[in-house]
Amino acid sequence: MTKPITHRAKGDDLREKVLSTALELFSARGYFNTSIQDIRQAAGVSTGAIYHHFENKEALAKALYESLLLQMDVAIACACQPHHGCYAQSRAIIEQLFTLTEEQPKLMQFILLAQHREYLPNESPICSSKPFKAMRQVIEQGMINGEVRQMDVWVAATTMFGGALRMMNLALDGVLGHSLLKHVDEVAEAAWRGIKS
Amino acid sequence: MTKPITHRAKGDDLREKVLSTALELFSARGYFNTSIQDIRQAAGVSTGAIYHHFENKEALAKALYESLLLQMDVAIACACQPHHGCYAQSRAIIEQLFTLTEEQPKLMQFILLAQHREYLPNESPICSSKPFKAMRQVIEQGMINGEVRQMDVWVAATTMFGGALRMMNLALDGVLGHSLLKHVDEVAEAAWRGIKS
DNA sequence: GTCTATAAATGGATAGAC
DNA sequence: GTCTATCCATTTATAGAC
Repeated sequence: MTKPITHRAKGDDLREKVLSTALELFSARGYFNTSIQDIRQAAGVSTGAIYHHFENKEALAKALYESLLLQMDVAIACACQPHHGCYAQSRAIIEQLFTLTEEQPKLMQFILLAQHREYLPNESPICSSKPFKAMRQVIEQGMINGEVRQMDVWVAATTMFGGALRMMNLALDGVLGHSLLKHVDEVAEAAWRGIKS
Repeated sequence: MTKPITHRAKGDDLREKVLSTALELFSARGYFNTSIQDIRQAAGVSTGAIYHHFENKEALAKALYESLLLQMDVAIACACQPHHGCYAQSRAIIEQLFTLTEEQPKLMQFILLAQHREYLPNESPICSSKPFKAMRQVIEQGMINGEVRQMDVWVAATTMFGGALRMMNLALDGVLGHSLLKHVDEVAEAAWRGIKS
């Protein structure tokens, strides 16, 4: 920490402003339909300021992506932590995912629906990211404990969370009239029937 | 039909060539990373020819999208047709989806993973398209027949097909080492446990 | 119906003042 | 650290010959 602690640097605020504006625009129109100009205007900053904080447009997207993935990872870890057993943890994850989808749809839109590989060519696929790994590990542990019957781990994990993720897609696409959160138990229980021993 | 029947018009061949090249490039790099130049070169045709057959780049993508959706719709209808009962039909759909994913990954990449709304702003979300409607109808019918227990229809449909679709995502992202088709029965049976009465 | 050449616009990124 | 002005490359789309 070489920065002065006395007061929040102006630069950090601007950086955050740019990131939140970028999320707004990327999730609404997509990465390629959003120009630096658009971000500049919407954030009320200058081109130079953006390029001072980010090497280029791709680096901006990468910073945003990583920040949101981390946010999602923390949210899932926190949701899991107070619960024990595969079902309780899986249900808690689904509830947390549904909550995030309703409360921060732009975050989930960007994380779930965007095709990051098209503009972050070196990024590994989202299913290899930490939050998704955490979800698989819950199922793996359940299989070791005998709560989940013996089956292919990938199949077990997609069975448990695939339906929930599809429901989130529907909600984000606006085809689901009612609230996602109403369905947490129905979704979690139906999926659990598929894999419990 | 005002065209002469005697021989296949040259124009149709070129049109098909452009469409198949576009699918190749769109699925590999994405719509926005593919220029008309790229298509022109890869297809070995001229700019003028492309614009003779398609009003603009968006119209090209729309034609491709609709053609592939139709292809998928026909494939699903054919897979369903010889079977009776909700489970048999659902399993047949999953088998057909897995087969398509393995045999025509570019088609499925473009249909499933691309964010069409970013470049086809007037298109309705993919979950409202015919093939996805057909999948939901199979489940709806199963609920009427009593094969599927009473529950929210959206939840039932996503429970039945959500896991399979996630597995396809994994396969398309290249994180699934082995063959998708090996898992048809395991995936279908696990999902079925979730919704059967 | 297909070609080449080119127009017109946009967008990412830089330079240099303050 | 932030601003304005501008460069340069790329891209969509058109014009007009064949």
